[in-house]
Amino acid sequence: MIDIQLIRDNSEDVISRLKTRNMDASDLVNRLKDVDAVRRQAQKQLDDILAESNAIARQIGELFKSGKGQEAAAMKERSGILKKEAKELQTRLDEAGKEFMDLIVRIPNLPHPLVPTGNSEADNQVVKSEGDAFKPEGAALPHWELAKAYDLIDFEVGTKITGAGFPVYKGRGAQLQRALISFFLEEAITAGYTEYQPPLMVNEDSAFGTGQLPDKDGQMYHIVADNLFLIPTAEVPITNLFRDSILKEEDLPVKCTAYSPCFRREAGSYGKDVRGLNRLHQFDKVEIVQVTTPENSYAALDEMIEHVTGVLRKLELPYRITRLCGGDLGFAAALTYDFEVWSAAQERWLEVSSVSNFETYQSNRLKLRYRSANGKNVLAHTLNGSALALPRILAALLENNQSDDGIAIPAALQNYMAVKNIQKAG
RNA sequence: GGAGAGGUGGCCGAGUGGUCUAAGGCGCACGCCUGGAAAGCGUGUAUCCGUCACAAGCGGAUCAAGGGUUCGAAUCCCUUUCUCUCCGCCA
Repeated sequence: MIDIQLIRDNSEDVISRLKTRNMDASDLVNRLKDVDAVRRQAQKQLDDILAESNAIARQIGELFKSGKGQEAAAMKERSGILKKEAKELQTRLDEAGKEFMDLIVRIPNLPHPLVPTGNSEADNQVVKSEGDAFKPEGAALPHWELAKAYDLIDFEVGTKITGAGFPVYKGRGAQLQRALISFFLEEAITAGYTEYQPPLMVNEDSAFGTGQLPDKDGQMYHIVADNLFLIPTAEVPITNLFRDSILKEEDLPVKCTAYSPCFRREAGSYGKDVRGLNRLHQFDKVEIVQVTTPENSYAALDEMIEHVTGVLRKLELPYRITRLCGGDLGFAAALTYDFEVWSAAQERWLEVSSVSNFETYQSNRLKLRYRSANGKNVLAHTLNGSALALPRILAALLENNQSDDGIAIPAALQNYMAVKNIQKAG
């Protein structure tokens, strides 16, 4: 949620910065400004009435105590009138408050100055590229065929027991998943992140706190009977660890990591994007989250980018980093870098990580603050990134490392796998 | 799922209609004391909103959450929620 102070101070600047997202926010921002004024005026009036009301109640108390109860009658009458007025004002204030919230949650985060303008994925800037987008010699099989040939993943039985997008990993496939999770977690722990195992379902408050509600309603699975949501990423429960809290500045940065399955409805996806492991309703991911000060958050973003880069290097996967353009930037993010790995048989880049600085957009909703050196409570900056999402990593590993001798396991993963090379079953 | 008991400040804990502007204690911060420290003594110590210079001061709200009764609610009533105890079920 955007800080209303920015709009009070300089609404034109807010409107102009949102143009990077191809958004004409002028109507929204101006209405918000008006509603904010209405709300504050109603608040002031209500406070004044309550102040008088409180004073009268105190005086009546005094009168009763000194045995002049009958003199209180006139004051009670006045009190009754005030009460009525207060009720009306409270209603007006509630209405203004509700409209205020309805409007403010529709304003996305202000893009960082580095964010390029653009409409779609095609306009993202490639800021770094390492390793070749190679074409394998001979007949390279896509991962869904390799998965079948090596008996690693059963997509069909997953469809039977749940539905499309819920694969069943098997044998070396399941072991490779487990190895990747362990490897990613160990890398994060070595980098100073504390491991957590969070709940996989969250309540409405949590989903609102990190921006899934109301913005991305429909992307999450909703358990109606208990009004809980299956997490689309561990970012949600992990960041919400710090909801409604005031941290000490000396405890920052807070660095957390968690492995979790992620659940996404992905309504409307189709075609080659959903083939094999490319887009699933349930997948595994190791997430990293940082909470830090505004002064340090962009250094933290760089650190997280370095971390993801290091992990990809160890996996020996060709990758590139793109800076998301305004049109592709998530609602809550100020600046996002995507990591993509080369998928040799599909001959395309697959997104495996997204690292973002949310500045105060999440913390404003979460009421996540820290006490600064001068004793003031200020909103912290939150950041998160995938380190990493498993399915497309698995797809790239299978496709890129296939040969007549089997599928080679990268050296860094061999500590976590029983074999250095996956052979055909049977 | 059934029955009962509860939810008070960073923590413990008093408080059953008006000096609650929430006692007392612990913790923490600062000061005094000390060669230094401990102890002791003193002072301070929640969050949010408004006014305003995002200062001070002043006003408002907050005793799990929401609603109600009352001139006045931490205190009484209703609903929700969470915790604990017992029973049931159970990995």
